[in-house]
Amino acid sequence: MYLQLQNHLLKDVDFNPDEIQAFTNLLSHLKLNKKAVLIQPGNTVTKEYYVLKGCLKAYYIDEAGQEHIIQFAIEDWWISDFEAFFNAKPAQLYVECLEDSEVLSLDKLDLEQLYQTMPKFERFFRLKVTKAFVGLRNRVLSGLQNDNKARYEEFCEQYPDLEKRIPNYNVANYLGMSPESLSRIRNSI
Amino acid sequence: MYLQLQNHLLKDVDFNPDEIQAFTNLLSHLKLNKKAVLIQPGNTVTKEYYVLKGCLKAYYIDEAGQEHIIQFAIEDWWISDFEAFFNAKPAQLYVECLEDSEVLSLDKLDLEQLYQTMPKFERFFRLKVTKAFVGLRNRVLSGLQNDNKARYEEFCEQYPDLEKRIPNYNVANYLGMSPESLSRIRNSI
DNA sequence: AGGTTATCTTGATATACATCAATTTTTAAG
DNA sequence: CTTAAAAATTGATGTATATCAAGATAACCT
Repeated sequence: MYLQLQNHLLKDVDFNPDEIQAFTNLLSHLKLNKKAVLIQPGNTVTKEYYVLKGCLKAYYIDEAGQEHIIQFAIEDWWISDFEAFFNAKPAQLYVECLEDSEVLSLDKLDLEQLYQTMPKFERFFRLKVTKAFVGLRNRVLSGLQNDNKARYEEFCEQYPDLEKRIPNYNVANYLGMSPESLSRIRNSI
Repeated sequence: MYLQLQNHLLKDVDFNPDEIQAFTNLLSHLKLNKKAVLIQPGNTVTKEYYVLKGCLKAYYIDEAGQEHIIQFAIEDWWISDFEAFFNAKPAQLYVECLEDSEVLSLDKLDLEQLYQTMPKFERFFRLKVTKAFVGLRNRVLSGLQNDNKARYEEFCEQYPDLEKRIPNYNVANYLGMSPESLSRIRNSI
C-alpha cells in the first residue's frame, strides 16, 4: 500500500487508517512511458494525478504554436489541467511525461462524494490548493521583480531536484526566457 | 445584515440561515480612508478582508524600493497577505486602500473554529482559493505568452471596472510594465 | 559501436521595452 | 479660485533579451 501517499496525506491532516483506506480505494495506478500524453486540449478532464515516480509537465500551446509550461510535477506532486478539472471545462493544456512515470489517478466525482462522507478531505485539498496558490503568487512576484538570471537562480534554489532532471530548454520555457539566454546565464555563473 | 455578503456566500455553497448568521457574527466592520494601510511588512497577519465598498491593493516593495502590485480588490473580493495569513508568517506585503473603503475582517482563529463546527465553510473557502489559484495560473500564462499590449487588453476585458477606477500607473505596475509604456499603448488603441 | 536525433552552445543582429528628462494635464487641498 | 501635488504624456536614448543561424555535444536507438 502506497506508503509514500500515506505520508503525503498525513503531512497536512491526521487521517485515521479507515480514511486513508477509503481514499486509496478511489485511486488507479498508471504506468506511463516518457512522452506519454495524459491530457490534451479539448479533453474532458475528470482526473487529477498524484506522481509516485517520474516527471511530467503541463503546458499550453498558443495560436503561434509556441509552448508555455505552466507546471512541472515530480514525486509527491499533483498535476492536471486544474482549470478544466475544477470547472468541468474542456482542457486547454497538455499534460505529458518527461520521464517514464507512475501516477495515481483520482476521479473528480469520486472525490466529490468523498468530500460528502469525509469532510477531512475537503480540508486536505483546501490546504493543498492554498499552497499551490501561494506558490503561484510567488512565481508572479518573481516575474515582476527579477530579470532572467535572478529568476533562474531562484528556480535552482527552490527546485534543485527539478533543475537536474529536466532538459534545459524546458526550464527556460517555464521561466519565460529563450533557451539561448538560459545557456548564456548558466555559462556566466 | 450584509445582503451583499450573503449573496457572495450563497453563490458557491447553499448555506442555511444559521450558518450565515454564525459567519456574520465573526466579522468586524471597518471604515477606512484612502491610503489607509491595513497590513505592513513584519505584521502578524491574523485577518483576511472582504470588501464591501471601495478598492484596495496588495503590493511588495523590493530591496531596490520598487513596488510590485500582486492583487487589487474591489467590492466582493477578499484581500490580505495570504501567504502570511495561511502560514502564520510575518507579512511581506502592504495592503492599502486606493479609495475610501469599507471592509469586513475575518480572524484566522475564528475561521479555524468555524471549520470544525461547520465544515461547509471549509468547502466554501476551498472553492474560493481554487478560483484564485486558477486566476493566478492564467496571469502567469498571460505573462509568458503576451507582450505588453496584449496583456493590457486582456486586463481591460477581464476587469473593465477596475481599469476605470484605478490610476493608470497602478495598472501598469500590476501588469509589469512602465507607466510610459502603458501610456503609449493606450494612445495607440 | 555507429549513426541519427535531441539538446546545448556561441556569435551576430534585431527589437520590445525600460529609463531618463521635460512638459502637459488632471486632481486635490487650502 | 488658486496653487501645489499627482498623474499622464511625449521624445530621445539605452539595454536586456529575443531571434536567427550555425556548429558542437550529448543522448538515444537498433
